[in-house]
Formats: sequence, C-alpha cells, structure tokens
Amino acid sequence: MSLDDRKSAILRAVVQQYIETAQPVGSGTVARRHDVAVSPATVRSEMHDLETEGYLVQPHTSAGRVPTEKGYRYFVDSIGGAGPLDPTNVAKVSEFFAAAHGELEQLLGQTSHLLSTLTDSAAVVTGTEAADATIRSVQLVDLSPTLFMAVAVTSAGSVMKHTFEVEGEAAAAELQDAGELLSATLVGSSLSAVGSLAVVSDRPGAALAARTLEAVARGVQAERDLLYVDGTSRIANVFDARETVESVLTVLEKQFVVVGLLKEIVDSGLTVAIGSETGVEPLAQCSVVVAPYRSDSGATGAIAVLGPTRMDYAGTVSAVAAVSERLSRLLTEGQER
Amino acid sequence: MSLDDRKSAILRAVVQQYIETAQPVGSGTVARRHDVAVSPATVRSEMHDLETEGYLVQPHTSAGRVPTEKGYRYFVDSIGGAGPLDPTNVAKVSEFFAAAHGELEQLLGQTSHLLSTLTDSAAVVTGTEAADATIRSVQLVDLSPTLFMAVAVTSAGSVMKHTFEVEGEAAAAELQDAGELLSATLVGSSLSAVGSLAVVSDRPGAALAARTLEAVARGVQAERDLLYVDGTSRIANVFDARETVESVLTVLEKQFVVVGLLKEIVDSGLTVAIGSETGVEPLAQCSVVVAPYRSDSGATGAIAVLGPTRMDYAGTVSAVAAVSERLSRLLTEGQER
DNA sequence: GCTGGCACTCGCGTAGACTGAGTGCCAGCC
DNA sequence: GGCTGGCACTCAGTCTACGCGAGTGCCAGC
Repeated sequence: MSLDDRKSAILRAVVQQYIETAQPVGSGTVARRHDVAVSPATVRSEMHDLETEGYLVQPHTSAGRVPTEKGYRYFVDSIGGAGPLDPTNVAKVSEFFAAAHGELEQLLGQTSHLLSTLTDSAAVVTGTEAADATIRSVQLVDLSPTLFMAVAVTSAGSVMKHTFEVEGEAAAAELQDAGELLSATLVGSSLSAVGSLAVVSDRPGAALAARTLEAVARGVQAERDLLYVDGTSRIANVFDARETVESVLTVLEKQFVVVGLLKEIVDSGLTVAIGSETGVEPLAQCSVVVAPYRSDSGATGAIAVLGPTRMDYAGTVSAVAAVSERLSRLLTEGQER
Repeated sequence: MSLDDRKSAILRAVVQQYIETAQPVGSGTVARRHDVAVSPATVRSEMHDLETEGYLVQPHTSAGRVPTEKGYRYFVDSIGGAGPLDPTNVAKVSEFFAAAHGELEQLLGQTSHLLSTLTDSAAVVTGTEAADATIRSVQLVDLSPTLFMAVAVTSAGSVMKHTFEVEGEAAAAELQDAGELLSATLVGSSLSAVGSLAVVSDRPGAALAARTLEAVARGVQAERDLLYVDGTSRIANVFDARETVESVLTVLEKQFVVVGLLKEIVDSGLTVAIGSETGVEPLAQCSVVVAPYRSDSGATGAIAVLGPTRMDYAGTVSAVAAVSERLSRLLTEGQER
C-alpha cells in the first residue's frame, strides 16, 4: 500500500505543518505550500483518500486534518536515516565532547542533559550494560565485624558494590584470605560469567569468599538499570492536558519501565517508536527516538529522546544519532572516560 | 505582634479551609465552622483586620480571602511540632522500614519514594554527607596502562571513585607501591581531613599516590551532591499554570540548587520553608518541609517534601518527621544498611 | 461589642449570535 | 479523465449580554 507521489507529498506536508503549528491542517494551507502545486479542491480530495486509508483524521467535521500514528510512521519512514544536524547543534555537540571528562556516570548524566537541550525534549540515557567487560579488581572491606562490602571494578571503569552481613565475626586473617581467593577467582573474568563461577578452596576464607561472589553477582544485575533522565520539565509545556503530563512523568519515574522500553525498541531495530508503538500505554501521545551506543569494552547502552508524537522527527533523529555516534567514539577511542 | 484568640482561630480556620478547597474562603464559611461561634459579620470585621495586618489577601473585591505567606507562617507555627501520624501512614512507614535492606543508595531512593507516597507530593532525599566517616579502604586499579581509578570505601558504606590519567606508563611495582602508600596515608582518616593530607615518601609510587589522593579528595566533593527525587509527576496536578509546573520541575532538575536549598533550611533550624522563604524564586508558590537524618558514622543528610504553599502542613510535617526518625534509627542501630 | 440588615461589587457560568476556516459535492473546463 | 472554481453547509471558538450568587463594607440597633 504505497502512496503515489502527490499523495505522499500532501501527507508529508500535512504532518510537517501539524508538527510546526499543532493545529489541524486544512487543504488551503497545504495548497499554499509551494511543494504542492494544485488547487485546494484537489488537495481536499486527496486528503479525503488519505483519511480513508488511515493516514489522517479529522478531529471534527469542518476542521483540518491531523496525522494518525500511521501518518507519522509514513512521514518518519520517508525521512530515511539521520540527516545533517543543524549547525548550532553541531557546535554544541562538538563543544560538549571536546570538554567531556570525568567519570562515566557523570558523563552519561551530562549527555542526557545535552540531548535534552539539543532537542528541547526530555532525554534519557541508560547505563552501560557491560556484558563483555572484565573484572579488574575485587576487594572485600569490613565495615563492622559482621558487615562486609564487596567492591568490584570493571575494565569499563564502573564500580559495583554490595553490602552483606555474616553470622559471627570474621578474623582478619580470614578476611585477607577471602580477598585473595576472590581476586584469584574473579579478576579477569567477564561480567556475564560471574554468575557461573564458584570459589573452590578449603582455606578458611572460602565461605566468606563465596558470600562475596554471590554479592558481586547481584551487583552486576543492579548495574544494568541505571538511568539518567533530564529535561522532564519540558514535558509540562508540550501537552495541554495535565493528566497527560502526569502520566508521562510517572512513566519516567519508573526507571525499569523506561529501560525495558528502550531495550525493546533497540532490539527490534527501530529508531523511532511512535505512540502505541512504544508498547507503553501512558505514552500513547509520545514518540521515542532511540540510538544505541557502545563502548570499548563491549558495553552497550541507549540514548533516547522522549517527546510528543508531533515532535520534530528530523531534527531529533539527527541529534540522537550524532550524540550516540560521538559518545560511542569517545568511549571507544577515548583517552578519557 | 501576636493575635488574640479569636483572630488566631479565624486565621487558622481560613488557612485550613483554603488548604482543603483551594478556594478563597468567605466569612460565612468560617462562621459555619464550629470552632468559631460568632456571626459572619464579626468574622468579616476580624478578617478585615487580618488583611490589614498582612495575614490574608483578597484576590478581588467580593471574593473570600486567601492566606499570604505570613498567614501560612502563622498557621505552621501554631501547629507546633510534628503531630501523630495518620494510622494508615504509620503502617506504611513501619512496613517499609521493616522490609528495608540493601545498599544505602537504594535505601535512600526508596525512602524518597515512600515519602512521596505518604504525602502525595514530590519528595527529595539527599545523600549522606559523611564528614566524620573514616576511610576503610583505598585501592588503585589500572584500567589501562595510563588510566587509573581510585576507589575508596568509607565506614559509612559509601564508595567513592575517581578516574584519572597519567603521563607515561606505570610499572606494576609502582602501582603496588602507590597502593600501599595510599592505604597507609588514608585508611582511618576522616573524610573531612582528606583534603589536608599529603603523601610523604620518596618511593617510586609516591607521585602516583599523590595523584590518587587528589582524585579521592575530589571524589569526596562529588559524593555530597547525591540527590534522590521522586514523585515529580504529582507536581503536574498541583498547579494549574503550566509554567509554574515547568519552573518547579526545572528547579528539581538542578540538583545542586536543591541540595543547597535543603542545607540552608536545615542550617537555619527551620522545618518548613514557605514560598519565598525557600530563597529560590521559582519556588514562590511552593513550600518545603525538611528534616535532617543522621547515621551512625556521623553522616548526615536531609529528607524533604516539596508541595504547593497550600499543602497539608500537619500531615506532611508528621510524615517527614516520622520518616527521618525511622531512617536515622535504621542507619544508627541498623543491622543492615 | 456583637449582630442582622442592606446596598453594592464582581467573578463565573450560561445562552445566543457571529465568524471564519474548512469540508464535500458538483458542474464545467482543459 | 482529472483538475478546478463555486457553493452550500458544518461547527469550534470567540464575543457579548446577562443573571446569579458569594462575598464585602458599613451602619443602626440590641
């Protein structure tokens, strides 16, 4: 079900116009645009067809038309990939990445802020899921005689910690013993393999080491769900129904929902999820533009922008693509992380 | 400038009523309330006085009255300290703290969620500022030949990390050397003292150790600004002007502003900051209810609720007080953190 | 000093009229 | 056959007028 050139042009004009003005678009407005050189009456007839085919709807008789999800989908597909980024934004991105330094966590947080600024929408960045990263160091620290903390550092530069308690006190020797066993067992192994490792030894610290191993494995899980959100305030201006604002903000507060959502979109190979395509009901009036990023150690994450279905798709897709590309580059070749 | 009993009762009735209904309160409504047994005309005259004294304002002639900040202030002061918590909430709090376990970071995040649920407002919890905590362990990990990460664990159970680069490669011996120097220098010292410590040695790892020390000191700074925010979506329902919603959300995104704000309120000994008392201009229509919490290592932080000036002060103050008390208890006697 | 009465104010909700953007359809033109 | 101009029709949004009612300030009298 492909559209002929004129229908396609008209549909794109309607979507474009609606994105700009947020008002239902009438045949007159479309005809006036130079990219369609026919009379309003003709446009009208075409729009009528587009409506029956499900690309447009009329909010009420005697009003212009508004795109449906199908209409947006067509529009987005017709854009193709990411176009060139607007020069102002190119500058902002370059400046940002030139100045980037510091911890990974801060970098990701700042990246979401950047994205939010570029697109004037809410932006989210997921933490790295470093399945291929290896453990560089494990340490066991006693916080109190019965309370221990396991701290592991990965090659990707992230730190995982987990606190746990043991029955009865542990001797200093036992602690050191356990530390050595752990280092021997874990250092060099990849994160994805941690779950299947075991401490095999009959030295006194073995039990403690086993407990720590378990704790580290659990820490690996927790690490995956990190999420950096920024620009939520912009949501307030985008929708006029306050309940929409509320429900969207509520979704953004449920981090695991967002993480799952992004993963699903990325996995399905999409870049843009429109309205119900997100699979999250309260986001029916939102679209999400996603791109994965990748770091050196094989760690991957996603960056995304969340806006109204009538967002500036071209600009947002470009921004997201540019940022993800630069971020990946920084994390791969990166002298800094 | 204290108010006589009747004026006080009337003022409190007006504030109470306004908090409940969000509508300007008229003399009739106040007179009908059983706690004031005089005629509307008398109430009117008293309200007139209260207006000239700055406790109330009329949005327009022929409308009821609305409290000013001064009016809210009087009301809040008249409540006195935290009253008993509503039984449903008592149950929620107990349940929460009975089930609490896991990492400090998660606990604080969940606490902000709890507070938000209890009060139906946005809630924030600051990370612990553990000035008196001591360093239990420092470790230096090489991520690449020139990239190092310093990881320090404090007695409060928090982990600080900082990544930094050095010129030229460091030998394994140097690394180990530096690690030992660091442990010797730092372990046992309090966080507040880290800034003034120095590595004194001529061993080969001394330079590296010095760099690490600097990195740790910087990490201490970063730790202070952790903030857990929850319930921002509820802001959307509270104000009808979308720009108010936006500006409040914007403030909540600027974590350092919020952290500073809370610290200032706590330091000035207040529990409730009303409107401009917050010192943050976009929060002119908000009030903040704060309470400090304290953990056993002397680490302190604050929990707070942010709502409209016409929030339920009694309930919120009780909730904040109860949660801060339970949280402190958990962190002090706590078997878990 | 409190109260009931009274004249006055004014925001808000409702009803009706008007406007104008936009539509669908159709007859005619190229 | 497809495009166009013309035309009658629709209907959301805006404006105005108007009455209602909640609320006020003031005052005379109990």
